[in-house]
Amino acid sequence: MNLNAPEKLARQNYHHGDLRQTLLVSAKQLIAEAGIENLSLRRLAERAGVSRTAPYHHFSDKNDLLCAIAAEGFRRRHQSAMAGFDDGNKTMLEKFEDYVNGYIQFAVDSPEEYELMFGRSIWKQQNSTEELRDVAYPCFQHQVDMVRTWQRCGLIAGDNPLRTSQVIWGALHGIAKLLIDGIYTDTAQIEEVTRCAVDMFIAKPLQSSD
Amino acid sequence: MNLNAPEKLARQNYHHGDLRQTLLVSAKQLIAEAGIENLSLRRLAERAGVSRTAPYHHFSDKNDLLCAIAAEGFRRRHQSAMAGFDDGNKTMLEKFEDYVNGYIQFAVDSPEEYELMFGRSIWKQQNSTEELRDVAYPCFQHQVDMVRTWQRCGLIAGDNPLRTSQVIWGALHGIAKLLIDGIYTDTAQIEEVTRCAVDMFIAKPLQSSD
DNA sequence: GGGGTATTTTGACACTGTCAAGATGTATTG
DNA sequence: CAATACATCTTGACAGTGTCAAAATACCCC
Repeated sequence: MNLNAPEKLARQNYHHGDLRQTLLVSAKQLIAEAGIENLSLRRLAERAGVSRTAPYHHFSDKNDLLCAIAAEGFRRRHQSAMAGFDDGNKTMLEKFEDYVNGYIQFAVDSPEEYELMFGRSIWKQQNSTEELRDVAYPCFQHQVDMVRTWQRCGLIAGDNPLRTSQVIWGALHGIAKLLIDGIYTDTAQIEEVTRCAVDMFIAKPLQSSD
Repeated sequence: MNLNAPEKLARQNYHHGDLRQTLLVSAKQLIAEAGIENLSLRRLAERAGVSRTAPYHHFSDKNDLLCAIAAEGFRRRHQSAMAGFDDGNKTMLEKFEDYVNGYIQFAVDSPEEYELMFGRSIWKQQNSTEELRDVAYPCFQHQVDMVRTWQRCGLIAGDNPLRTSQVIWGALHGIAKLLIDGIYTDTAQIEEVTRCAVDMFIAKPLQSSD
């Protein structure tokens, strides 16, 4: 069998060849297709061409695998949010608008991944991995930092960045969840809702009675 | 056996005696104790003293049972929200504050019931029963009606009750979910968050630069 | 009392996550 | 190069789960 393959391909280390990565990719795919609650480790293993218990040598748990996927999502999300905020060509208002739109858009585009990252399956009880927390908390904190900036420049009212960002994040999270869980049924009007949210949160210029 | 019982007790109709109601009560109890995802029909049947498949003659599905419980919750919630809003002794601001506080308090007091009523397990896909929708939609609609009133009397800005109530409900829903899912960890400061939310949503009196 | 129906049970099937033990391949060391 | 250590994978098993089919039971009405 060992005809003239250079080294059995670079990414094939052991028996299967970086099974861990394959599992992560397949899992994300399966979740996107059928939802978190329909992900089974057995079907995942089958799709990867290994036996039912093979994944347990790369993830201690089903929960462990889910946390790893979520952590990946947080890294992507955090980077994207930072890039959007550090763009020097945008006004503060534009940054805020982009943040709101980007947040909702991310949830709508990847509903299952969003549900995984911010849903109860991971966070309730003590299910969150240390690795996950190490990636997620800075992502949460960044939201507070942005709100602080927006408050200091007068775009958003109030002087308590933590509380204010909890409310704003809550609003975005709630709208996202009501959308992707199917309670807000007409997804066609997402734009209108986000615009309304932006309007309600930015500080109104005082005394303009027309 | 038929000593002097009047009619075998009023609520004992058939073999078990209103098994349906017993199942609903036990299920709510089990859910409150261990969460929705830990409710199993088999343990539920066992606790009721019947065999595994007995519940299937009263609920077509596990989903059907969950919807019935949620519907009950919506009836209670709707009634309570209406009573709070129709209280003539309260100002509009007080009504709004009470609505916000009541909403969050309900979620914190009965996190599992809240998750069931507003969570994905029921609403995603086509899982919601017709009975559930018939009870839930008026409850949603009532929120829009309240917001319309608050906008007309100037308490809340804007003139689009639907969009505005979507944002406000979104905020409450998001805060509630972040709390009960364990992302907002310090539940001690719930009051501060809700007060901050109220402050952000009520229309500011223009021109008060002190 | 007898027939029809509502209710419950037993048995079974296809799933699930996860553990224990053994087999197999890879790496490292003597 | 050989042997040992280790990572990896597999087979077998256990206790769960939701749900269907068919048989058994209890109740109600005629």
